[in-house]
Amino acid sequence: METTQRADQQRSADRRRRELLEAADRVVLRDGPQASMNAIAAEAGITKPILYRHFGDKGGLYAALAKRHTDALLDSLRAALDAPADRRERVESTLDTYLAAIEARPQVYRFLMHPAEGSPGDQGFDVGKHSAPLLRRMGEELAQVIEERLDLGPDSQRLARVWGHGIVGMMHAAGDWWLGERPCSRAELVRSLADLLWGRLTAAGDRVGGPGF
Amino acid sequence: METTQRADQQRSADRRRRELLEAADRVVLRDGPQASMNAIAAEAGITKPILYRHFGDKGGLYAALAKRHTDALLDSLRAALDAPADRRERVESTLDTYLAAIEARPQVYRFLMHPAEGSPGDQGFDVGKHSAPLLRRMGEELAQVIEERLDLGPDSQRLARVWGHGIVGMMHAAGDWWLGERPCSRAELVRSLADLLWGRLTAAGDRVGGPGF
DNA sequence: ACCTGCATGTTACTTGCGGTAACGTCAGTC
DNA sequence: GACTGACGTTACCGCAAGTAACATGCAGGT
Repeated sequence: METTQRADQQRSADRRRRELLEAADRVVLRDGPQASMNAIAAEAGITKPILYRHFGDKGGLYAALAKRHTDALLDSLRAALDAPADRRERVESTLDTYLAAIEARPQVYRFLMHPAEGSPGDQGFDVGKHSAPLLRRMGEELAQVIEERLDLGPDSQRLARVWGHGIVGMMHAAGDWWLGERPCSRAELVRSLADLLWGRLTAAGDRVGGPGF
Repeated sequence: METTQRADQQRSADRRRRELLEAADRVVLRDGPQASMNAIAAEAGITKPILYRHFGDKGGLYAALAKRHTDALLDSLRAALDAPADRRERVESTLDTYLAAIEARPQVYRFLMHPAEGSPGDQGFDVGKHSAPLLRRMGEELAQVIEERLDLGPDSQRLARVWGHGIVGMMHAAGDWWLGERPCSRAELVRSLADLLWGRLTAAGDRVGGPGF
């Protein structure tokens, strides 16, 4: 049975690939995003060329690894976004899901967001290829949800995309800052961000003594 | 006059330093953030060790270079933020200033935001040290302006800081995405972002056929 | 004049990483 | 038994960061 043989080989290769990815995961979690290919290979109990046969180059391995985490995170976010609750609650729950994730595994988060993108031969620096695919994917995803569910009048598509990326960026930057300084609890941060989206910035009155922001 | 001698030397060293920074600037603008120390030294007409004597290591040169641009950008932003106009106009003008800057010099922008942070010996990856100092500085600056000028009730300090970083992150992510895809004009982007801050997201009605976002 | 101190500059090296070439080895297939 | 093809290795290349160790030119004290 040739086909079964082939299928076995394929399955075996896939399993191997998953093992390698898990080893890479452990190393990245331990050493941060600058983990070397040598270190990853050693952790997996093999040597570099095998990694290269499986993933092409470091970027390929990064992409595969990032995809796993990104998919997982996006699944959680989608769940929060789709929960049966009112809008404010869903927004808060989505923010909280994201923040909980980056709080739980900051190394992974850092790897996804700041992927030490200095591969030699990385000429052609289109701005736009960078800034972590995770951000882009989250932005697009959120944009889609917004456009599907909200009535924004004409220009709804453009508005939704701008807002999707903008909100994701807000969440990301605030989360990054919060993770570094821990100036307040997660719940407080969530509330504050939701308040911002709810227009509390523009509703605030000017302070006495000067023109408002 | 020994003091004058010393002063001369100091001035000369400072001038040299500025020359080196300008050379580095040219190279970064041409080659992107992965510009090598060799290339920078060559552009400056000297060799590596001199760069290292002046800036310690690549991170030091990065820091010095980033500070120049960051200071310049922050000055423009402060000007927009302080202009005599109403709040909405000032917000739009600030957004536009930032976006115009990154549009005008995307290479510099990319260098500041994604500084190829892989210096060997960069152990100690505190999450929080990364994600470009520029973002942090802008966030803190904006937080200060917000807190100075807006009446946010109790918790005003925390709210202002969260919002400062959040808004900056929104601006950054949206700008990065926009720079990559150019889905609309700068003015449209500015309006859309200001609308988001103005609470239009939460004011929007649900689309027919499903619960709102 | 001469030595000292010091900044400026160089060449030549080490170290470490990404990536590759060339060579083994052990399944199953004709 | 020779052939294919995945899995694995050692040993290498190229390149960039960073570092000695050595040269040179210019003050200023003796």
